[in-house]
Amino acid sequence: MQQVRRHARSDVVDKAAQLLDDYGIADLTMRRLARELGLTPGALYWHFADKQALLGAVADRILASTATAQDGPWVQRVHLICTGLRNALLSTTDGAELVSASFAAGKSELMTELLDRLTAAAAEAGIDSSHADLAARSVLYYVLGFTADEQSRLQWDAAGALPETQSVMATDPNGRFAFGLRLLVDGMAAHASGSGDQGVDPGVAVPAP
Amino acid sequence: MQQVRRHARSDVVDKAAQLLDDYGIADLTMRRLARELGLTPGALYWHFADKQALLGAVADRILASTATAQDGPWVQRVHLICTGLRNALLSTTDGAELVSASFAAGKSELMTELLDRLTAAAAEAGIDSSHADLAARSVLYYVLGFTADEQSRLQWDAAGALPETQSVMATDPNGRFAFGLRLLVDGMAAHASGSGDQGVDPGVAVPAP
DNA sequence: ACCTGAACACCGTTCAAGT
DNA sequence: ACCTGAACACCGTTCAAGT
Repeated sequence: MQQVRRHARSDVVDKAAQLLDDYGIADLTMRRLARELGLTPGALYWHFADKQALLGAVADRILASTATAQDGPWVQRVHLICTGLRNALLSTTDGAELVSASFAAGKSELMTELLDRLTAAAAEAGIDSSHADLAARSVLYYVLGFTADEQSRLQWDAAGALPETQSVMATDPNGRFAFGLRLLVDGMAAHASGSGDQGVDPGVAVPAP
Repeated sequence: MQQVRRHARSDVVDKAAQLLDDYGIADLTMRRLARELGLTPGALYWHFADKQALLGAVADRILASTATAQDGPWVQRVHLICTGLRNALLSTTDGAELVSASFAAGKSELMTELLDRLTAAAAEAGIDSSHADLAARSVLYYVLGFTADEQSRLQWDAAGALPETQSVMATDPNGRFAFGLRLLVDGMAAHASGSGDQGVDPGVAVPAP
């Protein structure tokens, strides 16, 4: 029995994602989205509670393509998750900014999943469970911060300025991204406590103030 | 010769900072700010090119209180800069969000200064100059991400919810902040290449908070 | 189940003209 | 030097009512 289904939730997200990629986050407004769908603005509020919820759904669409490998050594898993995340963010206009905002607002389920997988990796690295979540968050702060920066520069000089690139990100962004990530990963390895990883700073314990 | 001076630039920034602290970033609008100053909205555009410029000035006001110590070992300087930054961000409503946005937009001079000082510290740690800037940025991404998160949780349960705190940040935020920071600092120490600083000793005096 | 119409309460920015 | 008046081109959200 085929229903009439004038618009499904997924149609709305599709169009929103297209709008984002074509015109950027500043032009992804509820009114414009409604217009583009041939709807009245109020109609969107039947599909989504508010704009944040819509943006969260768009964020999860952007992240849907990220890989899901669960095996292998923790260092490799962290690198896979992070490069996959970065690629997803770079794949659409203002992707990093949108996902950052949705993550900060707690509106992206897939970011929460990524956080869980990174937390598991941190635990496997030997970081005790009270701190593994924090290590995972630090990694996400880095990836989101780095990529938002990178993307804004990319989009800025794609739109005209900076002919002879001497910008900080200009040369070898992949290498730079990997370097910063290695900073975190090495820190995590250094702080591993349980798993026979001695020789590294006996004073790992956080001094309670 | 006292001029008439109906409003100086600094008066506008003062009132904007007050509005931010009293009502949050969402209510810091050009129109509301003008109304509160007894001005017409257009008047603000004599003082500032646009809203971003005004927000940048507010960001720099928030950061004005941060310490400026330039001596001591690099690990200590990094800790001092970062805890000073975090305290400044926490000192006013939505401080982390506002400063993050201004930093991302390149509109905060004082954040650029902080970046330079962290870059110098990274260089002193033995990281070669092509990567020192990136290490410094990573530290800032962490501090901004951590503190924005912390602050939104603080403000959320200050405003009602989460009576029995089992939130991730609930227990010992200072310790958690220091732990994440140490992750980066240890990573930096591990990556030091040039300066005869082998075998690195991550236990170099992280002063208790 | 999905949407319209219409309203409410706002935004940032520009710019000729005034004092 | 600093500001007004007035306009331009928008926002997000709600909700009774319609099909």
